[in-house]
Amino acid sequence: MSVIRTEPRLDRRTAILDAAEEQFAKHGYDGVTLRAIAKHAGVDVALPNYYFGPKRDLFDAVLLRRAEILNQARLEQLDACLVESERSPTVEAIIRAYLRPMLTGDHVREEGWKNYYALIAYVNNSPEWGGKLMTQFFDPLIERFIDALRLALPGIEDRDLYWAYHCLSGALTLTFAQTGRIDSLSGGLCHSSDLEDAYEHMVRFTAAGFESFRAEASSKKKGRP
Amino acid sequence: MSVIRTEPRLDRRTAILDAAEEQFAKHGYDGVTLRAIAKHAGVDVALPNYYFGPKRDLFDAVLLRRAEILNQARLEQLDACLVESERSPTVEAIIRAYLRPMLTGDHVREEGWKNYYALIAYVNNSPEWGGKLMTQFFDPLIERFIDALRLALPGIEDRDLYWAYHCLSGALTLTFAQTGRIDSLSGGLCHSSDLEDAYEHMVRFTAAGFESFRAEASSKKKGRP
DNA sequence: GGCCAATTTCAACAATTGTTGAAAAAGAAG
DNA sequence: CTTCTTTTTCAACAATTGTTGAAATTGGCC
Repeated sequence: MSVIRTEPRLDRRTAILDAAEEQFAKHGYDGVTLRAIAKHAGVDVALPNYYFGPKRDLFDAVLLRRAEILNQARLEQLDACLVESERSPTVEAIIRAYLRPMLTGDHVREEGWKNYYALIAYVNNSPEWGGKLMTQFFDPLIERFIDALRLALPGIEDRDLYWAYHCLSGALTLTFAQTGRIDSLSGGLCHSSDLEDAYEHMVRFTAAGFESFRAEASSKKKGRP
Repeated sequence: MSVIRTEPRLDRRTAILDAAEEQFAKHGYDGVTLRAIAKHAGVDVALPNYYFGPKRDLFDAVLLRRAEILNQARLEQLDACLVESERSPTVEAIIRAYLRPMLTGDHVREEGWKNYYALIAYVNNSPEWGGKLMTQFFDPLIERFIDALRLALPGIEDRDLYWAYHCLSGALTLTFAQTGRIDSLSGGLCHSSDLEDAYEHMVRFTAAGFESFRAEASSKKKGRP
């Protein structure tokens, strides 16, 4: 009987990362104590420090762990989308490439990914770290998507493009925060937890939003008719 | 010489609320100490507790103070929009009624309002309080806007409508978080602090998003062509 | 077994947390 | 002035924070 023996070192490490991920996502950076993390991970209080150094470094480690995986998955989707369309992708296809990795495979099944996305939502909206950390971990990839969108919307002005992405990012962020607000607002008609439903609606909504900035002769100014 | 003599009691109260508003907005609930608030307000550590009770009650007091003012302003805009259009408003007009109060008058000039909106952004994306607090403070008014949007988009399905509002809320939230991320992402082309610019882009983007859910014969299902 | 390094535990640290009760000061009213 | 209430200060509280260094344990290798 060949028991799979994962090294205890890695077990503890990932247990700490998992616990930290969950706690940070739920209560924010300052709302979490190392003792709470240690307790959830089933380890001693001093162990997080032994592996990751000070609290802040643990936070970064949590953020970094899945960022690379997510970026990789997104990049593959984008490349596939570009190849498939012979470099003439539709806006909708690009948005789907951007969002789909978050709703397929392990990302939907594993609790860890759910926590991670909630954490990203927290970071993205944090005035303290939003600018810095999101830029650091995700913006290089975002540039690729911006380029693709520019391809799909020839003649669009860059300022419009960036603001449109900003709107997409905001909608996505709020979705993954999973606050349950839409549940009560809609009287139980919609559910924060139904990511599939959220996905389809976000795609449609934001695709139309991007399209609205297509370069056209008129309607560039803001005045109402 | 008639010096305006505001009652010191109110001065201290509002000084505490202002300081708390700023600190909570910048660092979140747990990232702020009562001592930091007291110091910024220029009062003793014990005074916040004297006026507002425990820390959590102070937080609620901060949230409540401007919520009523904002809701009132939004309601006026919505009513004016409905009257002006003889109950056939456009989607864009409704969205403008929803967003405009945040960009006119004191709301743009006063630092306090800026902090308040950043705080709302924090709350709206908080898994801990997002559902509860936003519902409590804002959802009664949101229902009015939902009704107006239903009027402007006859035949739209309610589920689509709520998800569309969700997207709008997310974009708005990220805008007011003012993280500076779009500044670096766009290479200085756009600025988080340029709320006028953000406003016009959000209106256009989200109006198109809502319109995309207009009841139509086809394209109800999600499959790609 | 013994040896060495990596890992884990334990206890304690200084600093900081929210909160409180009593004392002090300020204001109002007579 | 005196008297009473409201407001403000002060000092202290128990609890909790992140972090650390030394001791204890474990694991691999000879």
